[in-house]
Amino acid sequence: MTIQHTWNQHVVKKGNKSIVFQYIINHTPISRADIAKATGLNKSTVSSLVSELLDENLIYESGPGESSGGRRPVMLLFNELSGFSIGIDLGVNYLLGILTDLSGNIVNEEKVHFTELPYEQIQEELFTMITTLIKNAPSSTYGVIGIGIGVPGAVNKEGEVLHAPNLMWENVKLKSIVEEKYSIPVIIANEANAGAYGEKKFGAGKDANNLVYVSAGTGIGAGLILNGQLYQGNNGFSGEMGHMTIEVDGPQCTCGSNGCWELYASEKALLIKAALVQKTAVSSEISLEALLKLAPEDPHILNLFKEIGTYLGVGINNIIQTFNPDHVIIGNRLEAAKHYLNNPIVTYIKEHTQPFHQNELEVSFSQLSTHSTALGVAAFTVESFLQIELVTT
Amino acid sequence: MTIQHTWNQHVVKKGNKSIVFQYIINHTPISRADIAKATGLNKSTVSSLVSELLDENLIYESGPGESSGGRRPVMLLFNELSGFSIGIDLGVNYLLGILTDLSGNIVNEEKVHFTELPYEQIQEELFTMITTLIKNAPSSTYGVIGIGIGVPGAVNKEGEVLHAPNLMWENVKLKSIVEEKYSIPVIIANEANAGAYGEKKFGAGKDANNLVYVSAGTGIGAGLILNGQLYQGNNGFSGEMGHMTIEVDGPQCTCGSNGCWELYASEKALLIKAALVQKTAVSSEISLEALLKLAPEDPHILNLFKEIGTYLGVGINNIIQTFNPDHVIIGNRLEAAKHYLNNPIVTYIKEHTQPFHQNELEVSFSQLSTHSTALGVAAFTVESFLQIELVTT
DNA sequence: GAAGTTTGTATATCGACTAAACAAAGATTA
DNA sequence: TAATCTTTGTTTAGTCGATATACAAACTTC
Repeated sequence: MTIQHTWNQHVVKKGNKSIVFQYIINHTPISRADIAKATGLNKSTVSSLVSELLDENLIYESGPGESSGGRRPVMLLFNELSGFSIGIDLGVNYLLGILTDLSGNIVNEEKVHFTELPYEQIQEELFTMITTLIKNAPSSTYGVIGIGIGVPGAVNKEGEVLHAPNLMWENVKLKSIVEEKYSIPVIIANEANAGAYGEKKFGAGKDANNLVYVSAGTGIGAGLILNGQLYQGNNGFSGEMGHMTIEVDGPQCTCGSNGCWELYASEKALLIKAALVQKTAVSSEISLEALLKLAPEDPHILNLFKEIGTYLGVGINNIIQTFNPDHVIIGNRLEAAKHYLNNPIVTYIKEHTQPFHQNELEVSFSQLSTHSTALGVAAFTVESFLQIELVTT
Repeated sequence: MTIQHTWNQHVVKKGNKSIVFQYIINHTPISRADIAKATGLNKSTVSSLVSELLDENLIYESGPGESSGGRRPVMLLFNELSGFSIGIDLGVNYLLGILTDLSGNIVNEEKVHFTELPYEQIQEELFTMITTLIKNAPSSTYGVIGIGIGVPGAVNKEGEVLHAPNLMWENVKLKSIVEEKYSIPVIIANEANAGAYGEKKFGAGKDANNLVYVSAGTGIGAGLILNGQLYQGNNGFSGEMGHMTIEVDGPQCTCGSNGCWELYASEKALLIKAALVQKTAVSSEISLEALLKLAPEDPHILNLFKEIGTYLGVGINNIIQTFNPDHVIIGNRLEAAKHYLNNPIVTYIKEHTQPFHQNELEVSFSQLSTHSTALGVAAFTVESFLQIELVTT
């Protein structure tokens, strides 16, 4: 065992520079003096680090701010337009791409729908989209700093999609494929993990430290942010909570087990149940959008949503027992049905989860709606860029 | 938001000293030169840090080692006898206390059994035990460096036992109570968390990075080590997996929910089922130990164990889906029945968990048997002592 | 307009690590 | 057995980054 990295002055500088930079990002605009007070670093240390950040164009100075009884401060601002990031949500039957600045503000957006495309054609759609987004990026110091792609399946550290059953992908080396084409750093992430991160950074979970993002779409996955950082498991397969057993003797699932949660509480479950109610086969006639339109007038459909909501509650109760999180966020497709789902979920938890678990717990729906994953994965990319930028300079 | 701690030379030194110290602990005996090679630190840096550790009596020099073609090295050894730690497993009807050296070697052990004692009397037993253990500690540089107590319930960061249903405790400020009496640092931890840590440090999970310890006793709790560190949730209530629903319409549990895992797979479930089989009430006649003796000759009882094992498999499958761990360890009371439980558990998982999850996964029983918790909590205490020791000197 | 405040920079010093030289102690070889 | 090579560990000089202090600039208050 040779040890990874030792502690030296270089690490100290990098750490302090990162602290200063993060503080500017979170408190823009701010003066050098205030940074020194807040961080406990010496004024001259802050000055020297700030001058480096200025040289790198990551921040800039604006005119003098308000005096607080003495010389007026020079305000420092995060230069969020010094680079742009691409975030792509690769869904089972759609592709959503966004271009964001370094603060995660969306400056451009593209969307494509399709059905059951083979891998090669999805790749083509993906390339078209990325090329368009790159073209649309305003000119800036660093240009497009990276591409992030969220995928509904397990991803390992090398950016290989190991297993994506709903796409029918196995072992696709997506990172190297995209990186080779564009020569820009690429990050591949699980869709639920990215969604969790998106909600933590920009959405409903901003001050959550232990957050579980329930991605309820065709199947159910969970993104886990524990102790403030993403948890991905041993091989990137964590959060496969759709295949958690909630009924030992329940019907068989495609995964080979019985009574899996997603058989009761996913969009797919909803559609199958709706087809049963309407005594037809599942078809394009029956979709989440159609059901949402019909619900206000059809008590049977209303009841369906209630049932799905209750079962969502069952699984969320299990999540709470397991993680004791401060925030559970329900996102992806079923977020659109929040008005019907919220009540049964909340009721189930109130009646089944011990009171001490419910203290300081918030269960809510995604604030970013369909954009959680794309935003999350774009933010991953930004994060990675800024870290590298701080180290190598 | 004022920032916690900035980076300065002091932090660097502390970090490097810790690296050197840890390397000595894990590779004792070792020379200065080898430490420098392995860590990448300069020889002189190592020398200076080592001389401090020598002054603090945390390590010592032995006679010269084998030459590798030049001057013979001076070997450095971890002085594991420079202090002693107390670890106590406070169970529902027993108290197990151990005295360990800084390496976790047990040098003294005490055990008491009781039934349904009120808090005051348990406290008395606890004090008696601690006093005895302190008396039995050999004299050393640092003496008894701390007391760790593992409790079957939720514990917050202030060492308060918030909720321990099986003990019928609520809001017991155990840390301050014990600290006041002995004036030694006290650490209170959840029993399953401590067990997880014990197994990671000394037992079956030595090189596991994502480890779930299933504490199967009267109830079921789980200790979670994720990304190499303990996860405790928002208020210390994580790992209450005994109350995960595995049968939506199952019987009611004391927690208020239905079909909780521990209704099917705990020691308590076993005893209740055994009483049903034998058509008597649950009594002191029926105990895990008694059933283990009867099993080889009674196929009904053998079958009971098989049933419990299968249900353990159900919950463990859920754990695997959720965490994608590299190791699941089953411990506490039911570990004693491993010969009967192992097969049904393994079979259930083989048949219900997707193959990709089973790669690089090990499911096994506790190696430390009944000592996981006590050893874990003693190790917490040592860890905390060594950290403080390195900082303040 | 004088005195006090606040901001940001410049200078001197400290503390920790590294590199290089060196001394001590052994192995190797002629 | 002596000369040379190796390895270990210490000493010395130098570098880098942070801090403390002094100071200049710009503004407020009285």
